Amino acid sequence: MSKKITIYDIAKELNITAATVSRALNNNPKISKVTRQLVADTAAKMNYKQNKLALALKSGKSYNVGVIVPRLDSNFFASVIRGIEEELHPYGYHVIICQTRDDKNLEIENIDALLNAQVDGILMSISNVSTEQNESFERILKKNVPLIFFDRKANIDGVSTVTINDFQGAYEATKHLIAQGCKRIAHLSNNRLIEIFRDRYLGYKQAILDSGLEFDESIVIEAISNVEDGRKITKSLLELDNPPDAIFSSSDFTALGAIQEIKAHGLKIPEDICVAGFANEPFTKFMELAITSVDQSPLEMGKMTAKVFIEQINKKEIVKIEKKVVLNPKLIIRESSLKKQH
Amino acid sequence: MSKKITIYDIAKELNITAATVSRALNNNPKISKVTRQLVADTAAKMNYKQNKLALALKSGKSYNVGVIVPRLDSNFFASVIRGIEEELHPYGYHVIICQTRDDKNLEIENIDALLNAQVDGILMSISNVSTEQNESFERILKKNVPLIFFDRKANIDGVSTVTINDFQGAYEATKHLIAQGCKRIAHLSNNRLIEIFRDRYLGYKQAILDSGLEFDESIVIEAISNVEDGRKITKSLLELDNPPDAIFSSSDFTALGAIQEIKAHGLKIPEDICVAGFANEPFTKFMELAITSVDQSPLEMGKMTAKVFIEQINKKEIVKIEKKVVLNPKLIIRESSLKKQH
DNA sequence: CTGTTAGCGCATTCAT
DNA sequence: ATGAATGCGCTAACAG
Repeated sequence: MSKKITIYDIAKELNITAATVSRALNNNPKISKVTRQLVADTAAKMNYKQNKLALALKSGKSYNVGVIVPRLDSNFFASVIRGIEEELHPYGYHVIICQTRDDKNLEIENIDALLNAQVDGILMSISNVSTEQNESFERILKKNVPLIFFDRKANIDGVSTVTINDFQGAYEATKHLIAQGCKRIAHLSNNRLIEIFRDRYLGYKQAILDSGLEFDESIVIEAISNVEDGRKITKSLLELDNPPDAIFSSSDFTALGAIQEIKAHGLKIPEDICVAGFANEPFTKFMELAITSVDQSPLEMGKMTAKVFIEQINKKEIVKIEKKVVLNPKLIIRESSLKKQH
Repeated sequence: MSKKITIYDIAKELNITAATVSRALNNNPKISKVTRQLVADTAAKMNYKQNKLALALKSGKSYNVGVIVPRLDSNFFASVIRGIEEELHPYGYHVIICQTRDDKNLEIENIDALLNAQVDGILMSISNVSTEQNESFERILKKNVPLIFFDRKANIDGVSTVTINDFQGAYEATKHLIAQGCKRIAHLSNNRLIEIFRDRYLGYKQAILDSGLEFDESIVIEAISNVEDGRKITKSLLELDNPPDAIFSSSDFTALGAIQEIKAHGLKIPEDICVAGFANEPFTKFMELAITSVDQSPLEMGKMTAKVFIEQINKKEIVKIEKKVVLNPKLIIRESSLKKQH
C-alpha cells in the first residue's frame, strides 16, 4: 500500500510550507510563477491527490448530492438518475443513491443518513405522504440544504419541484381515446394521495366532462402498478353488464395487464377496446401491439432537477427560493388505441 | 439556518470534555452509566447529529463505495445496483454511482474522482479494454482499496469478480435451439474483446461443434446492442442464399430487431426461424411473442458483489485476496424458440 | 472513569 | 510572495 501523499510531503520536499503548496495548487495569484510551477511538477511527480474528505470537512461542501427514489430498477427512475448524474458530473458533484421501496421509515432513515454525510443537496421523489416525513423535510431545510422534489412531490414552502404536467398528460390521452370514438372509458388509477396519480385522475375526469360524456366513478379503480393487478381489475371490468370501450391506465404495467386480459377474453384491440398507459416505458413501443402512452421525458426531468439544484447552490442569499418547473408530457399514440378509419 | 451542534456544544452544556461525550456516544464501556445517559439525553435534546465527514477524515473510512457502470438506464445495471444498495444499506454504506457511457477516458476520470473522494471500495463493470485503464486499476489496488468487477470483468491479479457463466448460458441456449431441430444457427455477437461477449460466442460455437453441426463463421456477425442493428444484420442474413433457421443473439435488443425483421419478411417464428436472446430484459416476457432469453439474475449479482466487498473489508490481512464468483445463468424458454410438437 | 493532547488533510487569517 | 497558526469535528493514545 503506497503511503498517502499530502501537501505536507510535497512541502517538505521543497522546503516550503504546506500553506504555500495549498495556495500554489489552488492557483492563488499571490504565488510566484516559479514556485507554482515547482509545486505543480513535484505534485505530479510524487503522484499527489487531493483528499476531498479533508476539503469537505474544512469547507463544509462535500460535493455529494443525495438522490432518493422509491426504487432503482424502473426505467423511469433510472433515466432520471442518469439525467441527474450527467448534468452534475461536469460540476464535480457525485450522486449518492438511496431507495425507499415505498417505506416511509426507510425514507426518513435515508434522509438522516444523507444529512449526516453532509450532502450538499437532496433530490428526491417522495414515496408516500405522512406528517412524519414533513419533520424530515423541515430538518433538511433548517440545515439550509437545498431540497428538490422531482415527479412525486409534496407541497412545502421553500422546496423547488420539477414535475411533468400529469393533469395535461392524462387529459390529452383521454381526449385522444374519445376522439377514437370511445364513450365509456375506465381508469386504472393508483394511490391518489400521491399527487401525480391524483392529477392523472383529475385530467382524465376533466376530459370526460369537457366532452359531454357521462362520468362514472364506478369504473375508476385503484390498482397497484403491476401486470397482475392490471389483469385482475380488467377482468372485473369486462365482466360488468356495461363494460368499458376503452381503458386509460395511470401505469404502463397495468395497461399491459389490461391488454393481456382483453385478449384472453377474445376481444380485439383497438377495435373493441382501446388502451392507453402512462410513462412510456420502453416495452410499450417494443410490443407487437405497441401501447399508446404518455412520455414523461425522464432524462430531461433529471437534467432539469440537477439544473435547479445548481442554481440554488449558486444563490448567495439566505432567502428561501423555490422554483416550480413543470415539463410538458408528450402523448405517444400507438396501435393499442389507434383505430383505422373511423 | 440552525447552527451545527458538535460534541463540543454538548460537552460545554454538561461541563465535561468532548472526548467524554464522544466516548459516551460510542458506548465506550469505560463511561459511567449516568454520564452516558446524561450525554445521550442532552444530545437528543440539542438535536445533535454526528458529522460523518469528520469521522471519515479521522478514521480513513468514508462508508461510501463507488459503483461504475457503462449506463444506468438499462434494466440489467439498474437491477445490479439495486442489489448492491440493498445489500450494503444494513452495513451503513452508501453507493456513489458513476456512468462511463463506454468512454474509457470517463472511466479513468471516474476512478480517480472516487479515489479522491476516499471511497472504501470500487465495484465496477468495465466498459472497454485498454492498457490505460490497467494503470487506473493499479492505482486502486496500490491504495489498498478493494476493487471488484461484476459482469464485465478484466483479469487482474488481486481483483475479485462476480460474473455469470456466459459460456454456459450461450451453450444451453444454442443447445436448446438445436434440440428444436435448428441446423443452421446464426449468432449476433458483440465486441468480443469484452470477455462476456467472447464467452457467449465460444459457448455458442462449442454447442454447435458438440452437436456435430457445421460451424460457419460467416453467420457470426458483430452487432451493436440495439434494435436497429439487429434488424439491419438480420436483413442481410435473410438475404443469403443459405439463410439461417435460427438466430442466437448476445443481446435481447438485437434479438428483438431480428424478430421484427423476420416478421417483415413474412416468415414465421418459431416455425421458420427460432430466435433467442440474452439478458432476460423485462420486455422479452411482455412481448406478444415472448422471447427466449438467458437470465443473468442481476439482483443476485449485485447482492453477491456487495457481499464479496464486505468480506474483503473485514479481512485483516494485507494479503491480496481474490474471489471469483460465477453465478449460473438460467435459460428461459419462451415462444420465440419453442416449436410445438416436432 | 474522565481530562489532556494530538492528528486526520486541507485552506485561510494574520503576520512578515 | 511566503510562513505560522488555527480550526473544520471527531476519536484515540496517554495520563491520571
